[in-house]
Amino acid sequence: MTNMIQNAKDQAAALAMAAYRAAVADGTLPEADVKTAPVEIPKDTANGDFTTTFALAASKALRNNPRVIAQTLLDHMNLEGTYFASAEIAGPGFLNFRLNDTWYEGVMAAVETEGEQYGTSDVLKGKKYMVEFVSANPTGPMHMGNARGGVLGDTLAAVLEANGAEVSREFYVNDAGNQIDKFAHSIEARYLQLIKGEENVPFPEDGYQGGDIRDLAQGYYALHGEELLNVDEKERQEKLAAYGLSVNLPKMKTDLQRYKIDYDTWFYESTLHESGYVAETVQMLSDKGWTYEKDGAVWLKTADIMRENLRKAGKKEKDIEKLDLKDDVLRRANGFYTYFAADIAYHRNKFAVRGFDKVINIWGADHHGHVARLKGALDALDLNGTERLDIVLMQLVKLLRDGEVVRMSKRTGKAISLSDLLDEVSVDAARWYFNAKPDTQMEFDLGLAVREDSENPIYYVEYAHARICSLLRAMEAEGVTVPQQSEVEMSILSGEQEKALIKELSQFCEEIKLSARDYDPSHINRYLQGLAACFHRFYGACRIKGEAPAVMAARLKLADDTRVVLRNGLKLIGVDAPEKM
RNA sequence: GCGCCAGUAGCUCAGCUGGAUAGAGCAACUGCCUUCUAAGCAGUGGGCCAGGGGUUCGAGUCCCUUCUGGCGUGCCA
Repeated sequence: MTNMIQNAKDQAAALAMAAYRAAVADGTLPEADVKTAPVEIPKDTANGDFTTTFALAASKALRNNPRVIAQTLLDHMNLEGTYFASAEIAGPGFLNFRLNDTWYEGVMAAVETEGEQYGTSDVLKGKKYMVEFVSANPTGPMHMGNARGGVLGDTLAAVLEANGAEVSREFYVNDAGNQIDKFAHSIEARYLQLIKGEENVPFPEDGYQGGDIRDLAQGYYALHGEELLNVDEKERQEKLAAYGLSVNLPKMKTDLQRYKIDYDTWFYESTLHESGYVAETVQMLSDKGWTYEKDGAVWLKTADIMRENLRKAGKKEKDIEKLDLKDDVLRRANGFYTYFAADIAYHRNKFAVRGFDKVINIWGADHHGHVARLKGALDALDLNGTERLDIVLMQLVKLLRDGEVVRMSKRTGKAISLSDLLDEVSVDAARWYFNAKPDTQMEFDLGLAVREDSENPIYYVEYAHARICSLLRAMEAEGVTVPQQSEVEMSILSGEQEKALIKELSQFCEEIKLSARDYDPSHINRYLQGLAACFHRFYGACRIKGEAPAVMAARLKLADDTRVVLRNGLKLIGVDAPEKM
């Protein structure tokens, strides 16, 4: 909960503002409308630990040279009792602050007292979030895109939790609609082929070709024989589809569990249809005047809704016209509801029935055409989808093996499934790699992920953790244990690498916040690499074993703090923190 | 055609609300293990931030435009 970076920023801003106020009071600077002092962290520590651009930003309003303003602020500033040892003017008018030991001690004390909680915040406290992810069709094995979405969704949920939100992980089971029909027809054909011979039963043109469908038919046949041969076609298809789902769904669950992914809820699309909730939702839209009938189908006035939203967002009329907005069918002429209608009902359920404040869906980028329409439909239901529903679009994964593309089409039957991947690559490696920025296309190289060398960043991070654990064991063998922070003499930790490491520890809090803000948990990966690098540098520069007791104690404490933060970070992204390597 | 996303070192990518000389890893090259894990460290080289305009004290970042790549634009899901 303690965020020393934020504390220092706040304090630097307060100091600058107080100085400005003082300068106004004694007439050195004119009164102007300046409310806050922006504080940043310079890239180069030669420019201080924190800096304010107040003088640059306010130079126009104060009608003064930035350097003069900065000097005036400095003259009116008192650093006593603050986190800062000094402040100085640099460049065009930056005011650079340098941290003192009080601040560094604050960071280490926070790690000690907060332990496993270190790095978390409560900025989202009291908020109910849902993250819906993977939601793969239960008609066949999951592919690489599902693996990426699974890791991303799970880690995003963890990151939101780390910011204090109450988070529910959900899998939407598409156990209704066309693809289930196709699934049923496909199994049926394979089943009948088993009995009558392959050449005597045609396979549906658009059926699922994969071997898994044959396995399902075989499985059913093994259990129930020819029982379904002479029953009504509809009953046969229903039973076979139900059987197929009863095999596939548990398999999906266990496959996802291999990735350390556990859901709070598996939500079945069929329940929305059976309870009449889909029909009710469409009726609500009709009652509000958002639908019309044409060619025997019920249509949603998507174009009108979206036009309205775009106008509100300030889009120009002529640009809206160019979009060629179209309406969508909710209920087909044959009486069946479309996937879109069910999806609207599903999301209405998320907000209106289950009361989530915020819902995040992880979708493949190929669904992006659906985003604005769904949000718009929820707006039409007065559920404010534009604000409360966030959709993270994830680019597809290109699977490579030693530089060559591995195809993963579901139809060819040669797909590499999500569980196949784990036979080649460790869970930790998969979780590490798939936890990447969602909107970039990703190449996943099977050759690289299994390499146990420096080309593989996961080992670099894990190695840092194992190295610290090993150090702690070695010290313990000599009877030296990690001291309390109160026993540490901060003045000892004054080396470049030691200070850099402590600052890096403080950065963890920021990264957790950024991950949640951007819906991009890969901030954590990059952070951990940086932290590991800081530790390795520290380790190379500062000996622990054999030093004077006070030095040994201080550095050992710092190493142990690093261990805690590495472990917290790895835990957040679902990767093990090994104690030995 | 229209829309969404992307284009930064040889490769994979960072770059937070515009800030100081654009960073990291890998790859290449040079050093460092009789002392806590060399799966490591230190160092060197490598860039018209896709191109062109604009906004301003200041642009990789904001606006316009062109080019390139991916995806979308179903009574599919």
